[in-house]
Amino acid sequence: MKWSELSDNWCPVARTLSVVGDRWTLLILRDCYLGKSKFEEFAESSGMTRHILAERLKRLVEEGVLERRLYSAAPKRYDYVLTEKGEELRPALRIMKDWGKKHMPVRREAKA
Amino acid sequence: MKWSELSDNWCPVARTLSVVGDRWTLLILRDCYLGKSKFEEFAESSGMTRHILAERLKRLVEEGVLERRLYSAAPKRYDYVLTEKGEELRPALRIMKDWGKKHMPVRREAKA
DNA sequence: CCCATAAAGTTTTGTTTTGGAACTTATTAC
DNA sequence: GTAATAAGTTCCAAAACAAAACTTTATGGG
Repeated sequence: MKWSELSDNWCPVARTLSVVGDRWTLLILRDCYLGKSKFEEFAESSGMTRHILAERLKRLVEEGVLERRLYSAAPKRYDYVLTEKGEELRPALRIMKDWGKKHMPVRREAKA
Repeated sequence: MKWSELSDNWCPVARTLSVVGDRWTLLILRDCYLGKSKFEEFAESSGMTRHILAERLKRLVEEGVLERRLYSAAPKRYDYVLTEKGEELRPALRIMKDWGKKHMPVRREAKA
């Protein structure tokens, strides 16, 4: 079975993961919770490639987790803000933050 | 940057995701929380291929989230049970379950 | 003994996704 | 008119994934 077929799974956890359960996606949400909203901010903060970032943002917008917002008319610039639906995943990230602090110590320094 | 380099990120969320933030992994934990422990149970329940399942289980054991346990001496059979570290992610899955129920309605029937 | 079944993987082959880097477009500031 | 900025897009090679068959070890039935 392909991962992309999870969206109609009987299990609500699986359906949730069909939106946020792949590489990088939850890191975009982390940045949103930290107040970031711009493409360049996500790219730099997360370390993911622009290629993947663009694809993930598109999907998060399609799924109603983020909203694409025109923040500058000329030149035309868009950024991404959390919807209420997106906000409601924040507690899950909070748990992952605490879990990481407790169980995943940093072994050596990294840049990003 | 590669996803596999997240494990030493400054951000605890990123470090957590370096263990559970890829395709399928959290679905294995869901099955564990539902009481499943055997390779065949995970394979059937989640719909992932045996190939990927084997790789994910190995990593979860390496990271101390699951424990590989001999449950039959002859023939030698192993299953996988949650450690305390693994148990402590359960609240995150609970939030994802509620979120899926609320925000991700099933559009058509699926088997798995 | 011989064959089928069971469980936990491993291997193989082909397709899809990801990573890295360069390129595009529109507009402002110098 | 030239460089800088921001938000992408495009290209190619490398890595991950999907599907299916195969392996190993042992049990139970005829």
